[in-house]
Parts: sequence; structure tokens; C-alpha cells
Amino acid sequence: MKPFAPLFTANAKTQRFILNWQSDTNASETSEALTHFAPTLERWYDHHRRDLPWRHTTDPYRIWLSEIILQQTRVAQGMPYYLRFVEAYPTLSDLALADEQALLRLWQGLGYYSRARNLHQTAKYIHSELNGLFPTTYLALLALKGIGTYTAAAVASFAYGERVPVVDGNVYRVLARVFGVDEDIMSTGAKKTFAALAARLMAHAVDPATYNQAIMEFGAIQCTPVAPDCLICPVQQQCVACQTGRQRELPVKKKKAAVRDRFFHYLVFCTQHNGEAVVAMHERTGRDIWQNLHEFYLIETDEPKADFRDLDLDKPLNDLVEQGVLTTSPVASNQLLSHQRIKAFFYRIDLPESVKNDLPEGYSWYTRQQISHLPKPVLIADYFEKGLG
DNA sequence: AAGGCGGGGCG
DNA sequence: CGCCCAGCCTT
Repeated sequence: MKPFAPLFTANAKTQRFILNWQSDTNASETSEALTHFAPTLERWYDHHRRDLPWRHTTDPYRIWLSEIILQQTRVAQGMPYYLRFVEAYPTLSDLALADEQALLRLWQGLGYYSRARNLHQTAKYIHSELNGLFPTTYLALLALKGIGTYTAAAVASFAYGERVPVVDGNVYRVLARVFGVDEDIMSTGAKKTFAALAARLMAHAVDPATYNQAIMEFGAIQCTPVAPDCLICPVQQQCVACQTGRQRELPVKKKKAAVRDRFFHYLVFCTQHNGEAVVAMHERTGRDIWQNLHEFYLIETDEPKADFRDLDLDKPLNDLVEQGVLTTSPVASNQLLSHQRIKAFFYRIDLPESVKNDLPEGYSWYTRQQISHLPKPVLIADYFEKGLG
């Protein structure tokens, strides 16, 4: 076995343990820190667990659904989505046969929309290719679209009791602190380190599913990112971070790249169709944010443009705009994403009904009723909430 | 190995 | 306003 990088700084007791842990002999698996960790967290979980809907089922479909929804998402944010999805699609077949548009609309606001597309794709695959039978092992689950190491381990342990450890953001944090691992958790080396440690800890769990739930719940409500409550912590005595006052420094995470500024100028074309107000929208495509979500006519610039006339419209578009009435002051709105900072300007342009066949390629007219059913970025949905300018 | 992908809540 | 969060896919 490749030795671990000498990145640990720990007290004497833990250093002895780390040495044992690094050595490849099973004879050293007698460290109390190692053998007691899982059972200790399982007992803690028994007293502190939150009552969450997906913890009342062993249905692999519902567990899978909950895990996809909860990826990179807080429980409080994901909960209402889970409840709506279970109601709309109670079984795997219901999801497999779902309309993709309706599914994305139900997902609207949850973000990372590829999760929803992969969810649907995998549901259809299981329904039609696997005869509706959910895969039952970690490796079989891992092969499915949208299911990575974390979700495969979660479903395999929660639904089938397989002894495989989950390694997610909570686990990184808990293990980094308790065992003093200070490798950058984004690095490939660290992923191997944490996976190996997690596997050794799992070997001593009383029940794999309970232990996996326990360590994540522990990370979520006890060993929190900011200000962990170490005074009442059940592993306080063995925790490297607590004993050395380094709770704030662990886990080590490399700084992310600076966020990018983008400027979206939306031309909100409006007109009448059979006496009803309609708005021009299209579906986003390409490798960018909000894939398959609907928006208005978009002109993006790298710099802010103070004036509508600075937007450099091409000839056909300019002709279209000139036939309409531009609302004098645009509506501005900001959307802060983890990786982008989007400033949006909405220019409402009222067109005469006569030009309704002159929309650019890919754009169509939608009534407000139709739009309410379209999946849209929060930025766009908010624009309608505010009453169309 | 690195970059991209949402959005909300917190201090 | 910056940081964090029940990850995964693509290149």
C-alpha cells in the first residue's frame, strides 16, 4: 500500500493511531479511536436523529430520489421538493413515464438541473431496460447515470444494508477533524485517504445503514462547518481538531476560482394573440447554466451596457424592435450563483399583433398560463412574480 | 486533474 | 458580503 503523505499534525495519542492506521497490518486495528468511532456515533444518532420522511422507508426508489434532491442541498431546502416529487411520482414507473417538462418544472428553483435530467433518464432506463427492478448493489448502482460514489453508497446501505461507507461533505469534515487529516479535500489523494479511513471505520459499525446516517447527521447538526459544539461532543476526547484547537482549520479546502461576472440583457417581446397577452420565450441549450430551462430573448455582454442602444442588435432583430414600443426604463435584477454573478436587465418591448410570425429562430409565443408550466431560472420566474415590469 | 453546474441561508 | 452545503459529469 502506498504510504500516506506526511501531512498530519496531531497529538501523541493520535499520531500513534495514525501510524497504526497507515501500516498495512490488520493486527493494528485495535486502536480504540478506530474501533469505537462508529458505535459511538450510532449511539449518538439514536438520541439525536431528526425525523425525516425518507428515513421511514427502505424503498430504493424513494431513497434514491431523496439522495439526488439532497445533493449539494440543505435538508430544509430539499424537503418540500421531496414531498412534492413523492406525491407527483409515487413509484419509479410514475417517474419513468413523467413528462420531462413537468419534471423540470417541479424541480424549478432547486438548481443543478442536470440532476433532474439524469434522474429522469435513469428512471426510464430502469423501467424499460431493467424490467423496473432497481439495482441492488453498490457497483450496479454506481453504473447508473447521475449516481456517483456517494449516492451509490447511500442507496446500497440504506435500502439494502450493504456495508459500504458514504463519503460526502459531512464525512470529509468529521473525519478531517476527528482524525486530523489536513490534506486538501478537493485533491484526488485526499479522496483516497478519506475513502480508506471511512472503510476501516465502517468495518466496526453495528449496522451499516445506521452508521452512514449517523456520521452525516453528526456532521450536519453537531460537527457543523462553523462553530461546532465540541463541549457536548461524544468523540471530543479523541478529536484531533478539538484537542489542538484547529476546528476552524479543518477540513482543508482549496479556495475556489473567483466568480465570473455576466451581463444578461433580456428583450421581453410581448404582443396579443386572439385577445390574449403572449410573451416570446425559448429553451436554453448548450453547455451552460440553466440547460433546458426557458427564458426571453437574450443578449449577453462581458461588460455592463448602460443604454439599450449600446447592445448592437443585428439587422432583423433591430427591425423587429423598431416595430414595437420599448418600455423606457429596464427592470434590473441580480442573481448570485456559486460560480457566477449575473446582472440581468429586462427590456419590455410591446409589438403589434401583425409581426407575431417574425420571431427569431427557436422562439415561440406563450400565454401566461403556458409560461406558468414552463421550467424557468429563478431569475425569470422572479420577473413574472414582480408583475412583468 | 480541473472546471462547470444553482440557489439559499448563515454570521 | 463571503462562505458553506446529503456530488456528479465532462474534458
